[in-house]
Amino acid sequence: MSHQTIDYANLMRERGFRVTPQRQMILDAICEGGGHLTPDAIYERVHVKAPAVNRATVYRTVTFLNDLRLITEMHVGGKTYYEIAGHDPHHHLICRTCGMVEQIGHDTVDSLFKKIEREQGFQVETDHLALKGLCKHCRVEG
Amino acid sequence: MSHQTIDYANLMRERGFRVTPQRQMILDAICEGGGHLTPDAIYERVHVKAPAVNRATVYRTVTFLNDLRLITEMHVGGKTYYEIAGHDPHHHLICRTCGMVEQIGHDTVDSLFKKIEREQGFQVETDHLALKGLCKHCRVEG
DNA sequence: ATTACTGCAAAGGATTTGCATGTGA
DNA sequence: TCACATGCAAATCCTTTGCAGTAAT
Repeated sequence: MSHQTIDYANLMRERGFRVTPQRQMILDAICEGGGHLTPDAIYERVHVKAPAVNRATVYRTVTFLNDLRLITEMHVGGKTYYEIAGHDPHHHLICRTCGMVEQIGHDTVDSLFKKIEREQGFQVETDHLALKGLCKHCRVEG
Repeated sequence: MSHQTIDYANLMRERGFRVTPQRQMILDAICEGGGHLTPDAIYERVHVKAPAVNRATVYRTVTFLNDLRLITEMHVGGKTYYEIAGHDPHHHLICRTCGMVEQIGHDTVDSLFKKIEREQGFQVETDHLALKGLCKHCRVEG
């Protein structure tokens, strides 16, 4: 029942959709999950608090929330993840050793997109980049 | 029976693996496919010439060839693709309207990776980027 | 009172695996 | 010959769907 959740609730109702406990719990789970969560991870989180909630509902809800742009779908390494939308657009650096996920702002990446547009005439629409590599720590220790 | 195939064959044998017609056909299919192919697309190509080849063999073989670094596995939009490795490292621009795939050299992207390394201390190892958007043509016509 | 949403169970698609057979070295 | 590779079919994993019941508005 955070402020955010209430905003989301109004947003749903305004558009003619219903606010259900399941949708709230799934949204909360994605919020609390912090980074990016798979449908299965979302299900597990919700399942702890409400064992009755079905996997199918999780899948239907993430699609629903993604359509409403309340969450963002992303694909990394062939898997699907979701995270809360509305933050500043950003991208992820994922360390292959420790698994840590860093965020970088869109502005860091944007100059590349602009260059591609300038040089190739191709308008990049990718809204999320996930780059794998070695983080500061693991470079030294590895 | 291209020169490349012969090289690949020797490379496999040197490492103690066997060169089978299936492996040659699958490698040929990926070569001829040009860009990036899904396991299913590879299967279809092989199936035309050799209907007996099984899907399981395609899956086992792409894993095998990827382990040997003869082909490269990549993930775009949650799907898995393979392409011949060994070319200059490059990246893909994929048009969401016409599906066209453009290649861009690694140098275009490298300055971004260097900037991330400089600013975040994160050493990017991602060897393949796939950026979706609108190509020159579709921007005008759309 | 509607009718959107959910749970359930079954279907679907993609990929993996166990096992007997076949085949390259 | 003999271990490795393949074909086949079944299993597994992830996701979607039809339908009847439930609940938000």
